[in-house]
Amino acid sequence: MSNNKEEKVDPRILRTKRMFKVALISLLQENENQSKLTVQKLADRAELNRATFYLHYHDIEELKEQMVDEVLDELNRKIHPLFRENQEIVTQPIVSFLEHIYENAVLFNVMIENKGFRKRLFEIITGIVSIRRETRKVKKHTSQVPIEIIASSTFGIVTWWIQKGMPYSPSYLAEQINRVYRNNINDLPK
Amino acid sequence: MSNNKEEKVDPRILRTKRMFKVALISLLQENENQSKLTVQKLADRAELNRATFYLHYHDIEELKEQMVDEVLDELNRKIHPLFRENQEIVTQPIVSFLEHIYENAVLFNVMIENKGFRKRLFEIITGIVSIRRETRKVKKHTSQVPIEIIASSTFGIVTWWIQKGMPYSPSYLAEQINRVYRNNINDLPK
DNA sequence: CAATTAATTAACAAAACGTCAATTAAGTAA
DNA sequence: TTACTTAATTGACGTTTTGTTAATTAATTG
Repeated sequence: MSNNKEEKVDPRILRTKRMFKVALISLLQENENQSKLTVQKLADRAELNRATFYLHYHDIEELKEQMVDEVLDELNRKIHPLFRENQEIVTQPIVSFLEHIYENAVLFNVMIENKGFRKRLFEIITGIVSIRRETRKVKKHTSQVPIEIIASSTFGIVTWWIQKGMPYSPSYLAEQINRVYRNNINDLPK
Repeated sequence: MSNNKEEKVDPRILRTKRMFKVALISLLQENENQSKLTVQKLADRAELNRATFYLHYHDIEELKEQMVDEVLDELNRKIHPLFRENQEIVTQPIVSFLEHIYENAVLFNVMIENKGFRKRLFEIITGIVSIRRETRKVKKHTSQVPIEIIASSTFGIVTWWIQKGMPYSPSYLAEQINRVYRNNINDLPK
């Protein structure tokens, strides 16, 4: 899918794309009225020419899409290995998930406003929740509540946490999330 | 705050504003690329002159803000009376809340993508959740989980439900939401 | 060094913005 | 009905943004 270390990309391209990404985050942080965000402002902030932007992206939407993919691909890369190992410690994937977000607070805080980003983040959370549920199902009971209800409510909590500036530590938040669903599991360890 | 039946508004103004609102909903339903939504397209859809738009709104953002206020003011008007009466039936406010959304499915489905709309909807849900919690607190215990965790997870479920096209009935969804939090209440009636 | 490719510059037409004055149309009150 | 008031339309305006191009300058690589 992506560049796997082989085919070398011109360092000028990498630099330019990095500059535009940083510039976009910078502008989004200033609640820049979203609809008043122009390619010219972006180029100014990136200290690059406006025409250079069009050499790499068709429009700002495309830049955003690429950023969404990069940010969430990296998140996936970090948490996927945790699904195979340590299956007895069911809280580990969600804690690692929250820790990664915590370490990239600014990035996630601006990206969470993006519709496509939220859609993919929801899918990732659904994956974590369903793995956890399966693990527990083997142990004993299955929950009465549909998986989408659990996933969407977890998504709501995580989104709130990101938007509020992450007022709780990842482990504390994971604990709260577990506490909410404790009854439906019937056999939560600890 | 708003026009309380007295000072008459010119019917042409009411018609024009209604036309623009209907046109906006129509365009948003076609997931018109949001950033490619122009005043010209809006005026075309409303079958009104572009200059007429600027007679009533400064930009499209302002039109959206007014719609958010109208839609949620009406929702508030419907559920607020329920807080005082029938305090023993704690599930009534959330059911009425969901029913109102259900009856305005298209409207809420397009509005839920709006940031300001989500922010105000979250506040409304927080109100419902805290009233319910207080009512139950009197009866017996208080929950261990912070109110914002409950509110944000409920918000996540409701948002998912709206975006998915409301696959469950309001009463069934309310039941599921109650089931999720049943453990933390310790004495949920049924 | 020479060849290749990226970034800059300046320019262009097309579209969208925001505003305005003059005109037409619709609502209101005598 | 008529006269008054106000809303909507029309056409126009300069400005900004968009998306693209050709020519030039600058950086990377072998």
